Amino acid sequence: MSDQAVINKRLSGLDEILDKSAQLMAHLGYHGTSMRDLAQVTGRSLSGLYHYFSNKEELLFLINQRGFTSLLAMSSNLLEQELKPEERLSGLITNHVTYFIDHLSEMRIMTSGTMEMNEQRSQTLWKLKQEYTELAQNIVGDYIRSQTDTDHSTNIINRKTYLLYGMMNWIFGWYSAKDHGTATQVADDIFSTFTSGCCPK
Amino acid sequence: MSDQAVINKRLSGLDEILDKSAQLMAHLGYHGTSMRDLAQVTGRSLSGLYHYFSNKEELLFLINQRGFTSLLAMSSNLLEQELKPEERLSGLITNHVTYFIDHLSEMRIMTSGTMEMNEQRSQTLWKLKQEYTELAQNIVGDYIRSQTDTDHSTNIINRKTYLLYGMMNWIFGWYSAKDHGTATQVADDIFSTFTSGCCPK
DNA sequence: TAAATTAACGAACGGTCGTTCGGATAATTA
DNA sequence: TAATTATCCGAACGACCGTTCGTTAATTTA
Repeated sequence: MSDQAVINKRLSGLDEILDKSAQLMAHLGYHGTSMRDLAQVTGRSLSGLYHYFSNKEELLFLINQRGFTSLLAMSSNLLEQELKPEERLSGLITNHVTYFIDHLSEMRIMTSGTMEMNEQRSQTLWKLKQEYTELAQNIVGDYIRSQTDTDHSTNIINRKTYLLYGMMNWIFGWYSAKDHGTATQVADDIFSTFTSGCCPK
Repeated sequence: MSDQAVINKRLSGLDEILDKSAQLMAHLGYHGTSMRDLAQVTGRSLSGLYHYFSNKEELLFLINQRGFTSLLAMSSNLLEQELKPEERLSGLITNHVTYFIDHLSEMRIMTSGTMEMNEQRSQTLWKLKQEYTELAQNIVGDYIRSQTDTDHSTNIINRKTYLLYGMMNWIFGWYSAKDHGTATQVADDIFSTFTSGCCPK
């Protein structure tokens, strides 16, 4: 077996554990989910889990790191492409909402903070989040400037970005595919509301 | 001592416990906060706490019930007053955001779901939330109809309401008084963004 | 003042927690 | 095939969990 295959195998085993752990933790919370619970849903023994991570806190970290890295990779090229500001904004929202709805459990964990982690892990995740937030702030800032050509303070643009975050990140509080349509429809609605307000033309 | 005074005294003791418990639980999570932790921050003994509630789950329920009842009481008269639709919407947002920022810890708990509670308590809270949500949906629906006079489906209005919820409820993820202004300023920003989009006139 | 109720406490219980350890089995490599 | 490494496990550890018990101090009521 090649080195890459070994890595894939390991990642595949770990990925499966991260997926199933995230699903259960999204329901029961970090402290509410025991290592024994995780052993059961992953079909492994309690002690066998510790082959993949050194403790429960690291598992939580890995779920977060994987998620934010994926999210960031998905949208980081939006700034490089030749796009109009509103196309960039639309792309950001669509990426985020689609990823969110496809990974509801992980996102629930990712949006619940890093209080349980040590300083270093917490900071690593903070940097990932910060990178993503700055990406969003740039895209929102460019869009607003393209529409009004007056200058707005960083604080105001940041606050607007957080409001957009809110509309997108609150999805897990209400979304059901049956009642609220596809990810694309939700993304379009958020884009429309954020850019033009709640009243359709 | 009169009956009412007795009730006040009891509520005052309980209220103090609910406040301090909510603060700690907002940091550590429900399962992450032990009864011994709560005994310490409330300046009481471990067993002494059980005089005010019968178990930890009931404590969580009481924090939620008190919060949602206050929130609902604050805005339930908006429909009765003679107000223009946009004034009602503005009032709802201001009430919600102000309460939110004044009670950040409780709101953090209130927005984290009822997974830890039994069916009956969970349902009691669900009804309170539902009542509040319907209030918001009515106000948002009236506003949208007043601006466009075409008819919109309930689903669309509900989705818009949830987007507004998102902007308001995500506050705990970013708000600091130093960087982001007063509750009123945040409320105005949310109202403006929700009604007219992100680009100031 | 006497009785009754409220508020508070220390100590202990059974149970579950995260983690560790020594060893087994399966897979890969030399 | 032999050596090496990656997976996996049962059993056990000490620590901490929510809760209960019997009792005492403080306050209110009669």
